[in-house]
Amino acid sequence: MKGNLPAAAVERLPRYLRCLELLPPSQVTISSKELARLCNLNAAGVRKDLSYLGSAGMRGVGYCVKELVDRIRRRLGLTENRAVAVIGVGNLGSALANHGGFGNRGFRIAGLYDADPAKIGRRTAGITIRPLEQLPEDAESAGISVGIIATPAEVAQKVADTLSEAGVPSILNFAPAVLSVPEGVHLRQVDVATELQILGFYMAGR
Amino acid sequence: MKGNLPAAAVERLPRYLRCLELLPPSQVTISSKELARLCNLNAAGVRKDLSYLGSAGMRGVGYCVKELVDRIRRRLGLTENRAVAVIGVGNLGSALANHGGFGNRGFRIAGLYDADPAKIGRRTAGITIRPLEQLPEDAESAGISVGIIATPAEVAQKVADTLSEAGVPSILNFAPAVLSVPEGVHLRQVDVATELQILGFYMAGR
DNA sequence: GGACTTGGCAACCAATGTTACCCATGTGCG
DNA sequence: CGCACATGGGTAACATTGGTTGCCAAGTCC
Repeated sequence: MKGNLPAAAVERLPRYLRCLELLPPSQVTISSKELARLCNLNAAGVRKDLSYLGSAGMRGVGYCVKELVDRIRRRLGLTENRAVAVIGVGNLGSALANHGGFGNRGFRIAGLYDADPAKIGRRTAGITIRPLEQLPEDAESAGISVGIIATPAEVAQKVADTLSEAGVPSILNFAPAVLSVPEGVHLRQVDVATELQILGFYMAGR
Repeated sequence: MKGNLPAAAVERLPRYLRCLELLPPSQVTISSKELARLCNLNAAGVRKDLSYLGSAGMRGVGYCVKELVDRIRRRLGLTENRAVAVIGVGNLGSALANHGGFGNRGFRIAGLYDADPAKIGRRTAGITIRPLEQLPEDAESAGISVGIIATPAEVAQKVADTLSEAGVPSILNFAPAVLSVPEGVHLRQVDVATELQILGFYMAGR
């Protein structure tokens, strides 16, 4: 039960969490069927996923919303308020810094970094932009646990190397480049062009 | 060969394309092994994916880079220069509008839309922001084929409905919300918070 | 107390990634 | 010039993973 949950299930947990948090406070329980409807998923699949978290459901009633939210949060490690560093403060980096949707979701932006000397010292979203060279030092002292790469593609691999060497265990890459990271570092890719191209395929003729 | 390729393979095509485009022009052929290395994938898997496009490889030599790029582009429909509309011109919407990486990849931003009257008429990235109400009309006249939702979560579903009713066949949603779209409309989700949470899971203890 | 709702579990099925093998093409050596 | 070996794409079989369906027991509501 509390064993390892498959990757596919992990990717659905944030979705459950999001839907649950939108429920009115008056709703204390929710059935798998209803949760499935909200998430556009299969009810049985929802039960299977949730069973990985340890049985939290009450038969004939449903799941206790509060309990469920708490379990998912803990399982995702959202109770730890992790420190995030954003590298590259261009349009996208600024948008991320101002995004705001981090704080109440277990993440806080702990540092902004850029290679452009003209940007160093400027403040964005209340955080002073620091030189890229400072990153390894800060990563240790501030306990950075996620690095978000929002640089041009050309330097993305180099930044990823820097982050990995600095001991940052997770990287979220927005640059349109395929990166390699050492074993043990978790990498996820977010790429607008890729998504558009995938959509393009399904539109093409078919 | 030219049959339907599985969804998992479709999602890898943009990656192949990206790696191939980075090759020096002097390289006329590439082996599946080398391409696999560049993409961080399995060589046999690469061959399998590429075989779906129709056999383009020459035994003992490899694949003709130019030919391969051309086939992937055509398969992804990148030859059609599709019109994209961005809805919501906040930090993220602006970043997307200024992104630039669309034009040479088969997509062009054909319109920016916002609900805020204060933003209407302003120009961003050379495009005048228009009122949201104009969208259905424009969608038809300009042949919008992708709508990018960059609004707050609260209105995302409403925008998605508007897009669907206007006949826009594909939606790329950046808003942190779970959306429902009618049958036949393709929806893809890009969500920073979700990605961070997934990373969070893999960091937690394990 | 009975019918109905609902979570848990197990078996089944589909999809995907991996491995192994085969044969065509080049290349180098005699 | 031709033969043998190495390279590398294509295909089929296999294994694993994930999703779906069906059944059962536990609990609620009337």
